[in-house]
Amino acid sequence: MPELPEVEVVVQSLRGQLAGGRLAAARFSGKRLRHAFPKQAVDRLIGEPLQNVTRRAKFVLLEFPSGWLAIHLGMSGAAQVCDSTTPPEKHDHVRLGFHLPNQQTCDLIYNDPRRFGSLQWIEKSQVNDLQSVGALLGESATGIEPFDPHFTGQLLFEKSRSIRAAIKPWLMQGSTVVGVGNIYACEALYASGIHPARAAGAVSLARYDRLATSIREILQSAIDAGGSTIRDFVNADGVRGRYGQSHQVYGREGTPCPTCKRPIRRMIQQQRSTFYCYGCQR
DNA sequence: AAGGTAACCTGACTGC
DNA sequence: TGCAGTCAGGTTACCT
Repeated sequence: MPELPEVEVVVQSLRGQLAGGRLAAARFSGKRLRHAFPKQAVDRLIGEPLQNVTRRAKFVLLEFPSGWLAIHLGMSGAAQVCDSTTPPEKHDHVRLGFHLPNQQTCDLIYNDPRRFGSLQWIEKSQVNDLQSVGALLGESATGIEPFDPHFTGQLLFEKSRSIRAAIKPWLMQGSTVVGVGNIYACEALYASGIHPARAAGAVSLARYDRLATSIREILQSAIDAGGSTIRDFVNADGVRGRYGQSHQVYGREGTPCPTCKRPIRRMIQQQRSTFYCYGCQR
C-alpha cells in the first residue's frame, strides 16, 4: 500500500488527531505480523504522553519520552483513528487507546490483511537521532531521506559507480535513498528518461541530477494530492489519495505514452512489475 | 560481496 | 456459481 508519500500523509493526519494525547490502553490481536509485537514495551508505555508523530523512510514513528513505536504498513496496512466505540473489523491487529486533552478519547487502529507490516519498539536510550532509528529498523531505512538537502544527483552518481544491477531495483532497496517504492520508482525513471533496466553504474551525472529532481518533485506532488490509492490506501482519516490520476506510466500498460504515444510496456524486475516507455527511456 | 530468488499473507479480479 | 490462476503499494533470509 504505502510508499513515502502515503506514509507521510498518514503521519500528518495522525499528528493532527493525536496531538496532546496520552496512551491509555493497548490491545493486540495475537496474529503474527512481520515482527513480533513488542508487548512488554507497549505495556510499559501506558500513561506516557505522545510527544510527536514523525516519519523515517516508510516507518511511522510515534514518539514517547522513552522511545519510538515504529509502525510499518507493509503492502496492505492502514493506521486509522476512530472513536473508541468503533466496533472491531476483520484484520484489526493493534488498537491503541488515547486520552486527548479535551477529555475525549480515541483509538488508533492498525489493520493489515496481508500482515506484511509490523510494529517495532526502539528504546530512546540506545539511540540519539532519527538516522540511527532507521538503521535499527532495517536495511531499507538506512539511506538518505529524499527531502534532505544532501540528497542530490551527485550522491546517487557516487553511490552507484560500482553497481552493475539495474537502476530500478537498486533505487528501491532503500540503502541509498529511502521511500521510493514500485510506483514512484517507475514514475521518476520515466520523468528522467532513464530505462529501468539500465545498470545503475552506467548512468551519467547529468541524468542522476534529473533523477534526483524528479524523485523529489514526484514525491512532493503525491504528498500534496494525499498519496496514490491503487486499491485500498486511505489516510488516518479514511480518505483516499488522488495522485493515482497523475501516474504517467504506472498501471498504464498498453496506453499511449503521454510524450511519444508509443504503448507503455510492462516487464518484471525482481518479481515486481515495471512500467516504462521504450521510446522515451534509454 | 553483489545480485537474484523465494517466502511471508489475504483478497480482488479475470477467464474458463 | 465455482474454481484456478494472476496480481498487488514491501522487506528480508538465503542462495550463488
